[in-house]
Amino acid sequence: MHRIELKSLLADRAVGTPSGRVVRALSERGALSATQIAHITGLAKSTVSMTLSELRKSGIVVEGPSLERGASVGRPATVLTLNPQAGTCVGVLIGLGQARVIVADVSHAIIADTVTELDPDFSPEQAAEETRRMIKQTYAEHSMPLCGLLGVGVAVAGPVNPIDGRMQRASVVPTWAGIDIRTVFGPVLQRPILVDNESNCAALAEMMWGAAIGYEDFVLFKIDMGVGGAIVSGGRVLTGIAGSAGEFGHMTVDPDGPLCRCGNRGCLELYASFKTPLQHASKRFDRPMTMDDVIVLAKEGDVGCRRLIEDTATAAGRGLGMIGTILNPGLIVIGGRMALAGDLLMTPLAASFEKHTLVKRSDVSGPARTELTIGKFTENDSCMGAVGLVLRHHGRLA
Amino acid sequence: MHRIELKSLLADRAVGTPSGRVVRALSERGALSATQIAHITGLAKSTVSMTLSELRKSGIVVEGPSLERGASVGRPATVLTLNPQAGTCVGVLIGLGQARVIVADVSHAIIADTVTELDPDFSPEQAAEETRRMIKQTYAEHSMPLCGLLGVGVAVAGPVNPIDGRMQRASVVPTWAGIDIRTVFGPVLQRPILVDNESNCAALAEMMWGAAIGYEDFVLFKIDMGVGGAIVSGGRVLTGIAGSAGEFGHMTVDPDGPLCRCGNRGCLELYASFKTPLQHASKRFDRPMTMDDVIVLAKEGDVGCRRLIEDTATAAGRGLGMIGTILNPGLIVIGGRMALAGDLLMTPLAASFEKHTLVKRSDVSGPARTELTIGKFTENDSCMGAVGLVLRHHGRLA
DNA sequence: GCTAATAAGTTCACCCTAGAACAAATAAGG
DNA sequence: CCTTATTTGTTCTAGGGTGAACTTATTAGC
Repeated sequence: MHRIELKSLLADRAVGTPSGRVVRALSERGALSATQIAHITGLAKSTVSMTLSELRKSGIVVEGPSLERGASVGRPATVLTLNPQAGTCVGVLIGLGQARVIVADVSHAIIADTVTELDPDFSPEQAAEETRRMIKQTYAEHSMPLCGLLGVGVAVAGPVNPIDGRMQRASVVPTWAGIDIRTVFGPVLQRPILVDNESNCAALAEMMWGAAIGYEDFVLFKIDMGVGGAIVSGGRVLTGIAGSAGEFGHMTVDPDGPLCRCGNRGCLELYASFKTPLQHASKRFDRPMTMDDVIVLAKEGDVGCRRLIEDTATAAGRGLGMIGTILNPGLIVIGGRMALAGDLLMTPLAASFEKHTLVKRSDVSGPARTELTIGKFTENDSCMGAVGLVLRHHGRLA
Repeated sequence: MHRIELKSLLADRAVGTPSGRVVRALSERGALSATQIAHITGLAKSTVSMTLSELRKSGIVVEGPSLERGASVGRPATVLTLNPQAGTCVGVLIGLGQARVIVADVSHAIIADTVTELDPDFSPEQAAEETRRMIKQTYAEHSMPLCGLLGVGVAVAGPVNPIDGRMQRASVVPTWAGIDIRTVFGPVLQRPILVDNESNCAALAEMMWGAAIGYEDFVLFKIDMGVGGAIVSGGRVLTGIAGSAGEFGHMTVDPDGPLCRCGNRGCLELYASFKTPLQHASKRFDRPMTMDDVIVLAKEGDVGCRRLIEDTATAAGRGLGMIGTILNPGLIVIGGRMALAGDLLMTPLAASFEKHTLVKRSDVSGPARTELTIGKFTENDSCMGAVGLVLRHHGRLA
């Protein structure tokens, strides 16, 4: 029997076949037992068994590290993953003046994580070229074959249409507006390119490996130097018709408020991000302060810094309250570096959310309540999510 | 061969079988050709052909009225529907001081539409009893067998959890809070009960028969004496963890604004509903005015009435702008009786939406734009949607 | 009015999936 | 230490869905 190629099993035409479905499930989830695969794919366990024995014979599926004993009776499950040598994926984050590249294999093992500084106003072509360089170097350093690279996921700051890869206005670098990421990166990287918004990628990371595992419906709310987020419905990250779904930072809070970089007035981002508080802190301490500085000082008991965090939380909670009213999600994950403040942020945030949202905690019983939790990822969420784009959406790969 | 029962094909256990999938598709869509069924169910057309010939033999599926010639080449499709005599469904709207009952058969033909006034503060038990009476009477008048009734869909004003049927606070009649609709109506009607919010039902109606046919993702925004709405994502009406998703009327517009009946301050409903304008109009004309009166006068050129509509539209547009920013839907359907104002409403509404939303029309090309349109249903939308609940969700029927 | 093009619907043999029965591997309990 | 309960994973056959080829029904064009 001639060798089965992983790529062909990830192609669109194999969507319906058992092999395709099993491989897809493993690619999306990482490590699974045969029973779990049967449950997820909806195939009978007999079919899964036969399919797996073939996939194991051809080396596409391997036995993974046996999971910690789950304290349950019955025969322990053998954990399976895709063969790490069968393929690799790259996640790229194109952010404010920096590019980040994470390399992982199809068994969900992270192989490398690199960050490079870029010119403040770099062009898309520069970004693509730099990405190519970083990928090439990383693969060389780990003596991995570049031909194993299945696809590249790109997370960009600002709205982007994942279908056509086109950037919207209001992106990090205004000159990127209208640029088609796929057209720019595709020819340079010579691989299928999957693009999505930074926050949407972060949500994907939380869903695949973070605080939202097992949730089909949740909201990610990101508080950092800006405010953003993502909406996950039915296990699907909502992109919106133009790719701008989840842009919580640009909800109008005060139509007569100050101008925002997006062109509207009084956006939530102007009140609930940590940009303005940082300016106040820098003035007060007479030196440039970072978000981490303020959080550390607040945890040490500095009342001024505590108040800055509280005020931000209160403003964010108002926006979050509206999101709760509109979407009534089962889970809200707080992301962004602001989440590092922990309870200092979450306590006033939860209070403000409760005040402004429609259904109060006391109105409903436990399972119908909206949970608020801190995300697992705060720093590399978007880039991990970009990896997830490839692992989840390779159906769209050529 | 013994007769196949429609009910058993609609049961959960038949979800996977071809017969079940074909019947389900027909029940959801009404009339379809064999090719369309194959496309929707994902089955091979050969399978559909064989399944249909069996279903036709057993009388569950019948040839429907041949659709108007579609001006396309090729053999014309034979249109199929479920046998109207195989089953009927009832949609009930429990609204402000009135109950409405619509009876339809499984071929999507409407058989009857009845409205009854109720006491302003009727109890759930009264509503259930009245519903039973109306259903019984209607079936008698049309000499239809009550045993053919497959299920009853109930649309209620105010948040309700469709899973457990429990009403939330902030419902029409405050005393209904915490009531389990399914438990109250179930024993009285002796049929499977499906419950959802009024607005969610309206969205279902627009999706199945109205302005949102073919859309998997859209938003319904309802402007009437209150403001409400629904979010449809991936063909699924979002209910939220507690059933309050889509409650656009209670987004906080001004945290220091007047108290709302929901207990919060400055809700959108206080500015964007037609309740306050109606009070102004009544004072101005010194007689009780209805929404229709104001719309008629506005269309005749009365500048005061025009302004009332414009101001409402402007306020609504601000809320809608936020919805556009957060969800970036491909389509927004404007429902509620306010939509009867037509362009008098839509022009300022679209302008206000455009002003407050993130992605402007000029930012993106046609297919990525958010369309704004008036709903097909304005009056009986919710009750029709309640019928749709039964036609779509009978998988959940016992 | 004939042919070509297009699309809908049907037939049938073959492969493949599902279900049941069985085998294997562990925890709990006396 | 053996039995029971529980869960995982494999084997095998029957039945059923699929795809290819074919038939039927219509429009468009010459």
